[in-house]
Amino acid sequence: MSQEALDKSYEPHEVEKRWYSFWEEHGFFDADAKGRAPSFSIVIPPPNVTGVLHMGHALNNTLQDILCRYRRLRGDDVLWMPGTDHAGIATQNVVEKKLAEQGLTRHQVGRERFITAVWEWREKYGSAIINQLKRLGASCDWKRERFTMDEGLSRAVRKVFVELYREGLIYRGNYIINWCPRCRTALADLEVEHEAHDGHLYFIRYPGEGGQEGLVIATTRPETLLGDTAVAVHPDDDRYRYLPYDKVLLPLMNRVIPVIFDDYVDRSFGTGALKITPAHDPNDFEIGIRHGLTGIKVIGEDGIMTREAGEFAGMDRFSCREVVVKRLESQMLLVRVEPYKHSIGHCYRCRTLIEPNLSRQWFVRAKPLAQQAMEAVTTGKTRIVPDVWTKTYFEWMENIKDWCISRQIWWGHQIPAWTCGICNEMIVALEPPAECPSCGGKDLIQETDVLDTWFSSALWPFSTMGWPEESLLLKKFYPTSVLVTGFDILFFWVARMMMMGLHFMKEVPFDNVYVHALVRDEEGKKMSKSSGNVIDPIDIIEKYGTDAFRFTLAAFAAQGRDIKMSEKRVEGYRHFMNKLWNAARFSLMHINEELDPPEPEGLSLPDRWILSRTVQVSKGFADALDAFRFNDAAGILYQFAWHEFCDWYLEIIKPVIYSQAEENEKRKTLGVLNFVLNRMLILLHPVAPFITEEIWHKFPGKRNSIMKAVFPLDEDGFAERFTDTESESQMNRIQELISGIRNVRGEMNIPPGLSLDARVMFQDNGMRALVEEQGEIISVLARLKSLSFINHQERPRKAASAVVDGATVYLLLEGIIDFQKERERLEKEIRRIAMDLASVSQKLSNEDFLKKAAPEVVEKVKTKQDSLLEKQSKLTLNLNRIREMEE
RNA sequence: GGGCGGUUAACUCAGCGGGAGAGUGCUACCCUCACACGGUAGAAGCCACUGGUUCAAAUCCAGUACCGCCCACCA
Repeated sequence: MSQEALDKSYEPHEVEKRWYSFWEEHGFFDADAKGRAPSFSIVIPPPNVTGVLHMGHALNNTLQDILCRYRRLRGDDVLWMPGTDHAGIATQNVVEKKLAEQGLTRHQVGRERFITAVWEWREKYGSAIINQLKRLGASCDWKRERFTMDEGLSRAVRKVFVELYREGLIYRGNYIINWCPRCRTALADLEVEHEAHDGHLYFIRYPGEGGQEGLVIATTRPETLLGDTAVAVHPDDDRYRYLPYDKVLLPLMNRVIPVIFDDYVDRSFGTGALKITPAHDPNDFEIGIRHGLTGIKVIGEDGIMTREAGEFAGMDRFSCREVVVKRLESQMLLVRVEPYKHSIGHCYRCRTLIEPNLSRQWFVRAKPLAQQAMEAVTTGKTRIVPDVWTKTYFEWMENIKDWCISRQIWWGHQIPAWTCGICNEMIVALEPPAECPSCGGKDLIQETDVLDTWFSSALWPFSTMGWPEESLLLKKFYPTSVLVTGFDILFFWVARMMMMGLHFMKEVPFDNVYVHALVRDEEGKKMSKSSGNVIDPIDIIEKYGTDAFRFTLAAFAAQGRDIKMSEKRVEGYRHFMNKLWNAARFSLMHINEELDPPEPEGLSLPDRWILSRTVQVSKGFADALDAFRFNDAAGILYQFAWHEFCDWYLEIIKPVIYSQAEENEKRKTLGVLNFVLNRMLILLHPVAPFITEEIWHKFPGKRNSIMKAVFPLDEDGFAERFTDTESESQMNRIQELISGIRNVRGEMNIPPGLSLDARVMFQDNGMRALVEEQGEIISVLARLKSLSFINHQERPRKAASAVVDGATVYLLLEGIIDFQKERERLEKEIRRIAMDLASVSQKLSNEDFLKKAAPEVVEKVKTKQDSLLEKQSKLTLNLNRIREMEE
């Protein structure tokens, strides 16, 4: 009569594999650019091609997938645009390492062959992270997958570059930039990570030009003195205002350099005298410009001292420092050395110490672009959630500096600029020019630098949709609905997408930016390979299943707080999945044919109640997701599915199902069970896509994927027809009564197998009618063998009692009652009530409270006082009777 | 140096002006015909500290302490 039974516990692996390919094959992830439904779109933060799925990805993509699946169920045309990032430096490093294994450097291989090698590498390994995303259940439109280096995106990059150049928003110039001597490339300020470091402050004497005592400067980087071209002091500093000389002798180099006056100098730091090295310090560079000083590059691009460093040429920058210090010491020019804590910059890719260096680079003029990007947030065109990040966003935008976009690496978008070998004319163009427009020369040499990876990422929301073509996709899906990202790339990426999107599309790239937390380890530390605390998401998936993992991530994604990940938590949610599975298993033991949806009329109280709760939960879940409160959304479902549906509803209907109840009644209840369980599956599907799909198909009748189901709130008349607040409050009273009896049983240690006789005394007729009507349910759930009604005079003597709102229940315990235990139980309860009563009464005796508090609050407190007083008197009465019995 | 966040039950965290909550763990009793990855019940908290605003503060304000993060060119 029934179909094959479900296994006793849920086994995720086979299920996940099967349904993922089913969805993909049936095109359920495909976006419909021609659809007429409202659009919902997200562009994925493109993971690096070199990437391996980590917890951050898992969280980020789970949240996106929840939103996409949810919006599909709501009937939207959804586009989730996937892709990967070419990750210039990171990828180049990986391939270089591979070459190194063969004893080769990229320079030996040559640019062209090296790039081919990178492409080959990408072909082979680049899809690893995509496959991992699929295991997470990510419902991206894979057919549209893009890569920041693919042809279309590269064209978009060139177009943006050319246009910005023509508008004067891109320029080239000699500036001091952050140089990574290992990657041998310039880095943007953002790509430098500052770290506290225990260093030294060296005090060094620069003698006067004429052999005078001279002055003492303080520096943390003595080796840079080789490139000094001045010493600066504050113009108002009395120590130096009236020096008898205006030049000093640069130690070790025997170069005469001027003493200059500049406001920048902080008189209170060190000696108030500052050495100026325009080629190796950003501040000195600025001062150098103000005073017309030249810069002398003494540290080379490989971190080795240059010829300009004289006898120190060829030394490594670190050993040079030691030698310089020793030499100064021997010449009695090192006055003293103090320990000094300061922060120094490291390359964010390879951790190498950054060397500020003078060089010729390309820059984006950021200020004008930032202006619009700020306005868009001010006016609310783009909303940042949670709001705390808005301030951070503004602060950064206000202090934005020009963005260094050129990198001296090979893997990336080569800058579309050519220089004429004959007349030196520079040509910036979309395609390689055939000849120099100025002199007609054919000897054109392309700029060797490539663009910062973030330059192409900045175009991602529109370049992936076909820009600069006016594609259908852009029309339908731009601006995107929401960008889901971690705060660590707020500036790197989000801010720059805002700037580029507004400039080129004249429209913000996203309506909302949802900034989620970082995933940390159990102790709250950042997960990193070096600390060995990395939890691999794939391991978690293998062990507990994807749905359990996703549920954990969602449940912990509270706004504004980091997530501490531990297996323990995932285990808890695996139990939840198993609970769901078994709820379905139970239901399917009884549902073995297709059932019509229920009609609200003529249903039992529990049926009306669970339907009404389903409506409330659907609303609550939708509201939570609409506000990006993922943890609330997950929590609502967890609470409902486990503690209302399983704990109460399934238990309540068991008597109906198992008893010889009328076939018609049974059928009605099964109809409700079927209906509610299926609605619940739909609600759960965005968070737990696999198990819900699997269960969905176990139901009788041929059905389409759960992905094609209708979200309960969008179903015809669902909310209106099944909302029944009366049934909810009635069920609450029944539940309270049952819990009251169970409490007595538990506290008195009455074995579950023992059925009791109950006598109930009522406060009001409504409650009496209700209990009479639901007598069977109460009897089963509270394990009663009889339930009857009594009045005051009939109160039993050898009984334990439970006082609930509107009724007192006496449980006959002839022979087994432990009077002392019952007395203690009642006393405890009375104590508790007395405490509540004290706080309530205090409020009500306060005139200010009565005068100033909101009337509804006062009313509420009064009602509460009444009910507490009543309960107290009843309990006291019962207590006195027990005391009598005890004697 | 500037900015931000955290401090609530043993643990992990919700709640953010009017009854201290959840999950895990713990205790007791149950292998009851969906589930022991389970059921029922229970114990457990001066909501970091100090002061202020308010009829009312875990919740708002100020300060203190201790953690954590971000930004920054004091050599």
